[in-house]
Amino acid sequence: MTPGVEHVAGSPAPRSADVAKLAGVSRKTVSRVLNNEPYVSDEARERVLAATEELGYRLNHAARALASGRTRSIGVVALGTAGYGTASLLMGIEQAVRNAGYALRVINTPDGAPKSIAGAVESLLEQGVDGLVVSEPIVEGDVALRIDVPVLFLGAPPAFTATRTLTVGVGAHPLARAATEHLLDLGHTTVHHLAGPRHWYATKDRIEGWRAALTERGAYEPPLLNGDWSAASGYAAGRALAADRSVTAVFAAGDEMAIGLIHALREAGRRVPDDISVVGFDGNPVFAYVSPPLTTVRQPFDAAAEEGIRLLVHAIEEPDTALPPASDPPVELVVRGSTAPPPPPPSGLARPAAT
Amino acid sequence: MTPGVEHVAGSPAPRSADVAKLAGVSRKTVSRVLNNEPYVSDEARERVLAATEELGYRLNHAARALASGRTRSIGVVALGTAGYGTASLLMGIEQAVRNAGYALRVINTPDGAPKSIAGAVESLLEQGVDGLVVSEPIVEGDVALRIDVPVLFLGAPPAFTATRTLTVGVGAHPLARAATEHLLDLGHTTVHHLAGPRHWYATKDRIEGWRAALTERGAYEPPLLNGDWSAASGYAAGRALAADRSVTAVFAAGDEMAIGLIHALREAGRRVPDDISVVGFDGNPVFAYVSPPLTTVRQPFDAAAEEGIRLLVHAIEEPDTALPPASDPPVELVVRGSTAPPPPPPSGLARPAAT
DNA sequence: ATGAAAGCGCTAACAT
DNA sequence: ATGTTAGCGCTTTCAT
Repeated sequence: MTPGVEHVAGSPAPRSADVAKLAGVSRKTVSRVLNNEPYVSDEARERVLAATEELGYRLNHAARALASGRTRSIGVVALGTAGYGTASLLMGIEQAVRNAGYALRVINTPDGAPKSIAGAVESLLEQGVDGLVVSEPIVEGDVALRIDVPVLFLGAPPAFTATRTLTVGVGAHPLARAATEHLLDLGHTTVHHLAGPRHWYATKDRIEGWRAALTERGAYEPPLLNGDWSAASGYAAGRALAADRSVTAVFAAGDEMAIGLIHALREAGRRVPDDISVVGFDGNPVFAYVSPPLTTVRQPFDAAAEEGIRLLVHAIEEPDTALPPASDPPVELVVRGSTAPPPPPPSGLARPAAT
Repeated sequence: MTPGVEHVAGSPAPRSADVAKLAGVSRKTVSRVLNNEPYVSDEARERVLAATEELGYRLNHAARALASGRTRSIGVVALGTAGYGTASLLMGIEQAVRNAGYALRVINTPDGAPKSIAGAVESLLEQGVDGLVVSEPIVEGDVALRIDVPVLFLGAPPAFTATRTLTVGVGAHPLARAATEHLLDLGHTTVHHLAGPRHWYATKDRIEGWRAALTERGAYEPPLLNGDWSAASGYAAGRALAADRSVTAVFAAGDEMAIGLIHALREAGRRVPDDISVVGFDGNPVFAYVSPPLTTVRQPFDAAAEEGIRLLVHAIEEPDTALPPASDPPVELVVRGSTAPPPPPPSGLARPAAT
């Protein structure tokens, strides 16, 4: 039994004036209480809260937004896949936004093309948001819009201009580098890279991390392979790669592509990790339970989302203060069973092949 | 080069009065054009549209909502996992909502507990929504709230009362049944079931479909196993199951649990599908690329979301009309490599074990 | 087919 | 510490 008044269906929703009357104060005092403003006596506050409860009063956000010019909403432009990475990032953003006391408006751009992003931003702005999050946009083309709220670019550099832009990386560069170095440390001469679709910033970032590791070690940089994040595209790349006997290590830009890749390799008679090592990217825990368990690098989605939203909220609420510095998320390499030292050189002069 | 006026930062955003003045009409006419109302001459409409464009005018949703009492937003209470199923359903909802011309507000309830759901609903109502979607809520406990907008329960029966409630199943029952029947058809005497967490409606639904298939064929109903949707929980269940030599077929309520299960089975020396067949649930395409490729049943997330939103929008816009009937989504069994006929009876009288 | 006036429920600025 | 007044930018009457 919850105490409280049963409301007849159809009775109009109570307004702040009703609360004020019941509490015996003015509407402004009600407003003060509801917004945690100072200069309200404890007694008045008590009475207002009690009246609010008794009437089942719910503040009207539209009216508040209209009067105050602030919506207490943050809009996010998300990329339209149901993949582990995208979904994890979105959940992280949702939680961070809610914890900061803001509401969330979401628009998905199925393709992530500049035009779709522009449309999404425009629509979010019209709906009314105090800030915008643009998650991992594509890098081609331009977006020309009048944007007068701060914009957070998550995992990518600013893709367009706004009053105030912020950027928080998801640390893909060092992660890609760590993945590549892991393979190099194992003794592989070089590491091939199965990248994501061109035009994605996430793709570019990982390529650069991979390249940096190779360059630093003076390793040969093999030609790039491109997939579309899907396991099917990884499988296709794997078929092509299996024919090349010189390949002993591959770093895939996504776990799912890595899974497809491994499948193709094994179908072609190449053993993983005995003949070829594969590292994924993202850290989806389910791939600890496939054969071989996938070595991967964990993306700090929650940390990136939290950090980003913290900055965005700061930019919204204290536009003139300097931003607190961004902290770099830790690199987390998850070594499982899909990586091993390279196989001994094929037959030949050195010594007879061991078992 | 996009044509249009460059706006000086800081100049106030244009209002409908500005558009009206530029177009030489009244504010009401502007409003009519923007809302596609009748009784506007083509000429006036043209002029208004041109002025809108020229000023870079954006309608203020908060003001509209306040004046009209309608927000053109739909709120969704989602369950907080980044799993393939949940994420797919959310994307489907987002797209359907957007196509219907509504904006989306999302709140995630990490645990899905009744209290969290109540909090989420309350918050969404306060933010202002014309309708609510509650996705696969947990079945325990009560939620007592005054809700005066239509509510769509997706994949579960109504969990609380509102002005108007709608329900759209995701068709889990027939899907679970099809999965079980597939195994029975293969010749298995019975089928074990690795269910999801208790209290989830999705769990209950699948159990019932499984049980119905078993009962209809007169098959013995083995005791239930429970997981938490994760691969790790599937792995734990698999370890327990591997000891029981009588088990030849398992239907797991989620793909990830199936993957964990298979992993444990194989570690224990049981071959899949030769010794034990496993069917998953959801249809995540990546599991076509593991060994063995996972036989599963595809959930029609997009269809369910679309159907549900269609109904919800109907309830919002024409509260008095009867609802168009819901169409049942098709059952899609995806047979891959994790299922096969049961192994021949162990040693004994029949005939010597082959190979 | 178009316009003028009123008001949605709240907060801002300025009282007191 | 509290109240009063005047809008926020739109849509709704109801005129014309």
